[in-house]
Amino acid sequence: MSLRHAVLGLLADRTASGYDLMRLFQTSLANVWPATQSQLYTELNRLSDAGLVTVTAEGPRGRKEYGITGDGRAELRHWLLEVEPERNRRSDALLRVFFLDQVSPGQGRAYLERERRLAGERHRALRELADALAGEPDPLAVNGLLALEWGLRFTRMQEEWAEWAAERLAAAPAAAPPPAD
Amino acid sequence: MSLRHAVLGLLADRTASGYDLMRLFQTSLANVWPATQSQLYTELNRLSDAGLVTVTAEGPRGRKEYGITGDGRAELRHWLLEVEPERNRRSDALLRVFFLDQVSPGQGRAYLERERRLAGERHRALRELADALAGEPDPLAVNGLLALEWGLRFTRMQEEWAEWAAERLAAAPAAAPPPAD
DNA sequence: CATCACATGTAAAAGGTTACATGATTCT
DNA sequence: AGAATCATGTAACCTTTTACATGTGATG
Repeated sequence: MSLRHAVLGLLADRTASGYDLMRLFQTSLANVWPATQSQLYTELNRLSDAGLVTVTAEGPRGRKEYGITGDGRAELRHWLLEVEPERNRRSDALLRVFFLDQVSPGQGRAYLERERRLAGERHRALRELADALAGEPDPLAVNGLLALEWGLRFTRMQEEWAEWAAERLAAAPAAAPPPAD
Repeated sequence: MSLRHAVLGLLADRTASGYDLMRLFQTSLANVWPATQSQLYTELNRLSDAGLVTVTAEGPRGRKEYGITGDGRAELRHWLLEVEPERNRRSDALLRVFFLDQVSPGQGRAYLERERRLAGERHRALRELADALAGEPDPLAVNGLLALEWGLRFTRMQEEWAEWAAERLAAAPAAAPPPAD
């Protein structure tokens, strides 16, 4: 249940409406914890019921601005320091690798080559984002840069791995003859 | 809906019961696509209803051995080659990094140090697994080694990143003074 | 006056986790 | 005889995704 903590984390530094949070998610947390609009509004109401946030102001168009409460801050710190992160990572891109012997070697290499290319593109997109963010004094941006560096290293690693794996496939032909092309 | 394809992929090389698949998941796909016992049995019945697998033999204790059908193989190949992998990765470990300014610099560094250590441990565990698997001629093991190499590179990268990030935190004190320790 | 941005919600469906529930066979 | 392993299933709950649904305020 990390969406809850992502919202608390954002509200720890600012008050914000559901709509504001939606944009904050899109621009900062999207790569790490995506959330949909409908999820956010639901979660805000739940957090409010639980007393972890409160409506601090109301504005035009039914706008409700939320702020974190003392209980909310305590819950955030508890989660940050005492809850063990889940380290399960599902990857359907990597799952496909397990079954690459089901297609021809050429198709397998094409799959890996595509992965390599996309990782490279993603790397360059993150690089641009990092450059744009470099000057920002906002603590979210400062910490976001740590996460972005993770992304840069991750995409680089993936690019290199995909290249390695494609070569490996080329070197070692499939053990069992795969169905024809 | 990749669980379905994980099952098809495993059945493409062998017939297996739900129980067999459960163990195959634990020993091979666990790090890439975990599945629970209850999920597997439900999915096998769904796949069977959809005509992608069939019961090829029945054994003691109600054992049902499943095999992939032509339709199943077609679906597997379609998924492998024509369905774009989801590249959304949620990481609540990385999400915490965004909010590390909410705790003291010492606590922040401790968090990253812990991440570094755990990545190292995980790396060594994967290394052992890779060594154990190195001789296996089973195609699942051959492809599994490609995925394992990904894991080795990933954990190595994470270790290095966490070390870098901890140093970074030490160098640049928090912009806003965090709540006391 | 029209369009865009702001603003909030509900509902249904799918996927995943945890717990419950039961029983047969094999091994020591 | 008892324990471990084999073996299959259902139910409740939670999270996430997608779609539906509605309305206001500002800008050109």
